[in-house]
Amino acid sequence: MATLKDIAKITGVSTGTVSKVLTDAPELSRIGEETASRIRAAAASLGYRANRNARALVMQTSMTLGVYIAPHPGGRISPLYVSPILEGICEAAQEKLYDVLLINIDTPDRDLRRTLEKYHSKRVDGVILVNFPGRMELLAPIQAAGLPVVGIDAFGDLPLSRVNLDNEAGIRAVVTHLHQLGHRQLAFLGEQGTSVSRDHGLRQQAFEAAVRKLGLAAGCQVVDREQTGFQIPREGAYCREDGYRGMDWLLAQHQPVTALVAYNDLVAIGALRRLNEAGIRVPEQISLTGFDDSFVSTHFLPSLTTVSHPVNQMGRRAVELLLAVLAHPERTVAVRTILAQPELVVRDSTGPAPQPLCPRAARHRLHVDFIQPLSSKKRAQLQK
Amino acid sequence: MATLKDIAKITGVSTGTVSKVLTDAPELSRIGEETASRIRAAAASLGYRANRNARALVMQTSMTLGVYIAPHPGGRISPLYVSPILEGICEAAQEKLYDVLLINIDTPDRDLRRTLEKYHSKRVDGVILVNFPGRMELLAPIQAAGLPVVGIDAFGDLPLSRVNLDNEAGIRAVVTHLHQLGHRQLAFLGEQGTSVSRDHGLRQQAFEAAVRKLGLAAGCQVVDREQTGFQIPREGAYCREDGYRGMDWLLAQHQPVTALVAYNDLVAIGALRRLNEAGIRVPEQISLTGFDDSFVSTHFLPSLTTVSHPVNQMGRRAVELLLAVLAHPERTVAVRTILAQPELVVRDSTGPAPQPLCPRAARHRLHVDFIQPLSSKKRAQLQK
DNA sequence: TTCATGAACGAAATCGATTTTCGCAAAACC
DNA sequence: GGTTTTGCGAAAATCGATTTCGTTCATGAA
Repeated sequence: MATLKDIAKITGVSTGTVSKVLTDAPELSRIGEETASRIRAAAASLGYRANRNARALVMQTSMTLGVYIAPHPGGRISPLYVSPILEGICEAAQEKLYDVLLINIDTPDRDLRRTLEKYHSKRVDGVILVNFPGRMELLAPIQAAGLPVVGIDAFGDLPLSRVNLDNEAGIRAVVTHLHQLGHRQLAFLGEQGTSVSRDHGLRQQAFEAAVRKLGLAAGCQVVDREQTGFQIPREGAYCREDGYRGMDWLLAQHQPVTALVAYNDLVAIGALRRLNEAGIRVPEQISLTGFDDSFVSTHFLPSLTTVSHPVNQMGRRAVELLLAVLAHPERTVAVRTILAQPELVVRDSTGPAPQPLCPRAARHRLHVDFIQPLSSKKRAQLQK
Repeated sequence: MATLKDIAKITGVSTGTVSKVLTDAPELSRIGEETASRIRAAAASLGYRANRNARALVMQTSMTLGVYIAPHPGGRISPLYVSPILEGICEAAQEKLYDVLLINIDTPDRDLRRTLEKYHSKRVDGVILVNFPGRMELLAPIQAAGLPVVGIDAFGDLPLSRVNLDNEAGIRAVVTHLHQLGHRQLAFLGEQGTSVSRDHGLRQQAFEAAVRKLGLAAGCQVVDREQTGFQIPREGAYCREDGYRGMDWLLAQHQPVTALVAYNDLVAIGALRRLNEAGIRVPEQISLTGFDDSFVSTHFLPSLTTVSHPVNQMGRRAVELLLAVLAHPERTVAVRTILAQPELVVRDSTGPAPQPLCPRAARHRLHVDFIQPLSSKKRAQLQK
């Protein structure tokens, strides 16, 4: 593999001269145009590529960013989440001429320490932690090593700049949307105890707050795993099963609910399946919302009204945040939290609240036992 | 950041001695146990991590693998495909103490050349090309640089070792399964012209071959985009829309088909939606199969009978293949193609062929115009 | 002619490791 | 006692770049 020395030998100049020409650094010392073009020609003909390891050594910067994607507590992390984040990070890094070093993705927790040591060892310029569990003892060693770190959807109260989704705003948008459609009795379909997923806790609290603010608290309720007594399924955090069981439990309660706010799209899908089985039409009889605007949200009938999780953007923002820290060699940049703003995506699973009924009728409404054919208007719309 | 020299100064020995102790290389020259432990203690207290760039320089190996994920022709590559492949690669690489350098993911084609130059520049030990378009002019420069390369689902007839899915075997398994269920009139629901996706061509040809072998050729047909005249939708390769349109077209043909073999899960999902709209029950009236066993295949009612694409395994195998090449410094390893074996996953969308009907009745069967409620047996099964 | 000036380039130090070579003790052997 | 062996560890070369500091030579001005 060609080196500076090879080119120097061929062209009869010193390696220093070759370096100056090839890195295009005229401020160091002028090189004659004739010599320069001779050197460039030789480099091209040898297929020369500067050894970035050697360069990193002397430049004291590897122009590389490390990315660690932590596993989701209680299951595999969603590919629908990982992939666009990685894309966003790669694109943004590339624009700034940085590379991305990916050592681990979704492996057991104990690997985190080893991974971060490896990043340290490779002298990456900074690290992005995705889905980082809020554990100071894992963060401390990297920060002690002087490695700038930013998080994406990082949990906990750590001294860590981060780009997190604004869960509260998302839930607020959903609840307001439903309220405007005339819904007064909502239920939150949750996933699991707040101890496991911080996102869940935030969304559930946001639901309670929003509902309280609109004066609907009395008619609303929260359904989560603690109530249905359902164990964590093998598929873990995807939790379609949660939605199914939660819906099942809710139906058994005979509550006059007209709209369901699901923790995420998959919970909504699970609930939708149970509603289909029960012959309850969405959105005519009940409205249903998801969260994340994931891949699956348009795959069902009806398509889900949901909240977009701008996950690609968050990857980009994280890179920008990290690079901003790198630009200040004194490392005095304050800890910042960027809240990525979700956006309400209205599709077909929400509609006007059904006309108020007496409690008996409402109870009956949850027990229609056959699936209605689609309305002809609906079908026409789908055809086009 | 601590260096060998720092440790040497503290412990009063030379850097060479420190290196020998820390790399645990007793064959070079014996170091006294007392000195060794003193050195190790100093290294630990300084939080020393060897600079891998410096090591790469002298060792002439970076212990790093480059991964390039090419965009899918005509659209974004599926996250359901990328994510598990990356996981497989990362896990396998990690076991062998290699790191993974990811520079690009799903970016325009023109970046491939620049990306590969970057890998060359970083002196990665080998490169894995995922979904690599079969273009020699892109491959030649890397191979000329002496970089070992392996492909995953690589196209074309290049001198490139690869791990590809055995599409033929998958389709054969599906067709055989349907044949055993008594189906005699099958249709292949395709995606697009064979010019765009090589996978599609392989699967379609495999379908035709399998059907011919079973003597069913007369009753079977292929539906693809060329027939329905449908343009590539924005969502590109996902092609749920293709399935919908293909099904629509097929219904209009009034063919007595009892089973549908879809190009992939998403095409199957699209077809399923159209069948639902038409009030045709799956699998009672018609059987339907997908391909890839992707995330979505269990999200629908009925869940899809499909073929698993062992994508995580393929990532692992690719790493092993690459490492096998690296183990032979003479680089005389022959080009190998590993065909990853798909596995038939039978779920609820396939069932026994309906009793033969006269052509008129068969035609009528495709035009039931309401959605049937689920059978009670089915519901009971879902409850548990 | 001499001296300052500047253009063009070379020499050498440096980054942080690994590894070979070699020196110097103390111990072992005859 | 002299010589060899052995155990330990220092010194120095090396990997492939970047960068500082000179050096050489030509040119123009005094």
